[in-house]
Amino acid sequence: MRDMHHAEEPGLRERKKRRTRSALATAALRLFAERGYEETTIADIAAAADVSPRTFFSYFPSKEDVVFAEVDDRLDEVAERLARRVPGETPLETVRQSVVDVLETLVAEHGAYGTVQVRLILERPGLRARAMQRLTEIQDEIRARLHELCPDIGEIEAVAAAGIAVGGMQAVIVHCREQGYDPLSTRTALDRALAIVENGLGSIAALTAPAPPAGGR
Amino acid sequence: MRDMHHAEEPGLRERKKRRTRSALATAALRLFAERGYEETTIADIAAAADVSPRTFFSYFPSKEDVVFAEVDDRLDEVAERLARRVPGETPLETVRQSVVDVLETLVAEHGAYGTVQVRLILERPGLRARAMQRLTEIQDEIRARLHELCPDIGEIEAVAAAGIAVGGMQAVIVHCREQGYDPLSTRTALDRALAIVENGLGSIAALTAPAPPAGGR
DNA sequence: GTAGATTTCTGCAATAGATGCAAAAATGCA
DNA sequence: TGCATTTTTGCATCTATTGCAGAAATCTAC
Repeated sequence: MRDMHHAEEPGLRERKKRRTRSALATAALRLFAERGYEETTIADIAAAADVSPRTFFSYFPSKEDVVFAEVDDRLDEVAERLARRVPGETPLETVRQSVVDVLETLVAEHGAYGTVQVRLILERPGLRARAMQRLTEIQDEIRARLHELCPDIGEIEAVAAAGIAVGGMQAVIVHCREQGYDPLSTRTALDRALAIVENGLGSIAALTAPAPPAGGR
Repeated sequence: MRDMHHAEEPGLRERKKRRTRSALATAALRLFAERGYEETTIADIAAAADVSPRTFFSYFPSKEDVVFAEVDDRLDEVAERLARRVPGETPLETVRQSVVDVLETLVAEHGAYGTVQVRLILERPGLRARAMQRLTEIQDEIRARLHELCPDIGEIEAVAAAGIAVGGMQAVIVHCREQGYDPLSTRTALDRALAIVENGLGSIAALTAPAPPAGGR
């Protein structure tokens, strides 16, 4: 509250906090990668970061959260980008861009431990669930954005649109990661999914075919 | 209630197990409703069901799971229905019916504690995450069903379709519950969402309008 | 009905995540 | 430097969860 004269002066206290937070996150990810998630205790992480175990919890509310430390930072960036209005773009375009942004961010290999995070999230049900939760938050942001972009849209339309977009993209992303798709193939798959999101399941020829004959062709 | 000792004789052991499982679930839900989730310990539940605390874990892998005991049973039924082929129906119809089935099951007020379960799931992040997980499993079942119904469909198409359908429906359901929609309104909303799933976001007029009337409110 | 095999229940101990609290240490400021 | 504020820490505690081994209940064959 005090001095705001020189805009950016982190101050020792603040700088130290960030360093500690980062140290905890880095140590945690490294240990998770080395010994595995379950096999790493809070005590281990704290020790590796040179703080008391108790301190861990003043930086992260739970062991799971530390996995998302970096991811969250990325998502914050995306949220900003999402907020920037792009005039001349149709709302649909904006949503499309937002979703792709978010998901590509999640798929991208970030730092040295980016891969570990994704692997952990896909493997540990608890972490996977946590990730889902984040996605839900994002979904709601997109819904809100839709309302901003076109106040005319109905409540349900906005909710459904956000859910459809995020749900479809998420499914494809997870599928691609699990199947070991390379980035290019993933991108292609995402585009296909996006097309379905925009044109509806009705646009999938196979789905509108009369009835499934027992034979193939 | 009558006993025909022909083919199916549950046997005392089996009957007792079911009774215990049910007692645990019922006691748990009752206590959750009375004192709240966090405020109820495993010991409390076990005591109320007249078994040792240790026994709780031989029936449910975790405290969270007991909330889904009943829900899971319902979902199993739905899974069966989902498996039943309905000849002469278009795959799209089948998916549509499946999703609606699943979700209406979840929205329906089951037993005396049905409301409590839904409230808990919506409130406790942990439980909500757990619910998401179940939904993911269902999503995968739908995807598998799609492959069965039309072997011609592409991998990505199936994944995306399942994700879109479930994602869209889930978003609307949650929204309706949170906003306190009555069953009828919820049903209407679901239908609207379903239409969007089938026809795509492109079918929402407001979304394809040129650009947000810049500045205007 | 009883003995022996099988399954379930229970008590006990231990691990680990999470939280509240108050003293100790670090940092900011006059 | 000395006081105010913030962070860190140690400690106690609670609770979920798991492994283990003996006790109790149920089932099967005789």
